[in-house]
Amino acid sequence: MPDSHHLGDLQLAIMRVLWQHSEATVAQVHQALLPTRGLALTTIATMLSKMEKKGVVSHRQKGRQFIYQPTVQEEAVHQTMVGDLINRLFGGDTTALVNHLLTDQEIEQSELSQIKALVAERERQLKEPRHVE
Amino acid sequence: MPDSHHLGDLQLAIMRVLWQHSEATVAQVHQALLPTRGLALTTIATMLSKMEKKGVVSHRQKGRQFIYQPTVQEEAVHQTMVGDLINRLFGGDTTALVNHLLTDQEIEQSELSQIKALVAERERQLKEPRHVE
DNA sequence: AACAATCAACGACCAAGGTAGTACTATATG
DNA sequence: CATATAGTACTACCTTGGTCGTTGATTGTT
Repeated sequence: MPDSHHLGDLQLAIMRVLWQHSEATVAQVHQALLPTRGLALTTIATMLSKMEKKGVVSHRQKGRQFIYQPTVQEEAVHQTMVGDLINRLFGGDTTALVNHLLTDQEIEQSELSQIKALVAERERQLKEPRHVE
Repeated sequence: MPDSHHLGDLQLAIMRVLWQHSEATVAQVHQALLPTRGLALTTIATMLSKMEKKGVVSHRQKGRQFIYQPTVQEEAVHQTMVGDLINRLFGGDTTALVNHLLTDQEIEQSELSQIKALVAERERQLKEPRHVE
């Protein structure tokens, strides 16, 4: 099995910092997350090393400090996590999720037209395979 | 805070059985899950009682055995879990999830037209509030 | 050189999800 | 009535995510 990047809440938050900055030291990640969560620096450090063991980040050394980099793309994580949810909640039926989004998740008219536009655009893309890849 | 029904994988699988059957004994749940996961009956029983303590199911007794019932609607669980994912992965932006679904999650043409139909239908519903409820 | 500040390393805990064996009890069976 | 069966209760583990404190080393400052 390739990899199923299953990230927890804090892990995701850390990854988001890393994705945004391409790379960051422990202190930088800590700084970035200070406002929202008030965590100790060691908490970030511990989590980061757990995440490295798991293979979703890597680090290189620069002087005293470790500089962490994501080793998985944001899209890949989204894909596995959304895919997981679709499997667990909707038996793998993606359209069932869309349906849920449309009916049970409160959606406003503005969002609905946005979605309509997205669908139209995607349709156009699929219709014109010459521009694919 | 009302309740944030955060269910694990097995818990979800059990709930699905309960939702389908409206209610079920431990043995019935076990039977239903036997093919996919090969779990011991006590595992199901333990999980069920943990879930009851958590408030997502309740049981009544009939002779020796417990008959479990879901106490939360499937839609409610979907809503909190999907909502959670949207917050964690897309910063609360539902359309961002739809966009991801359309582009990164492999979608076929047939599904795309299905989705288009869903959007159209939903649009119609929102346009005609007299038929609501 | 002594001391303060900065880092990573390690170990400790806790909660939740998941998994199951053993014990105990009540019922059905020969 | 003795026993096998069915079912729950209880206890015990393991893993993962999350949260830190303490320690020890390195570097920068008087």
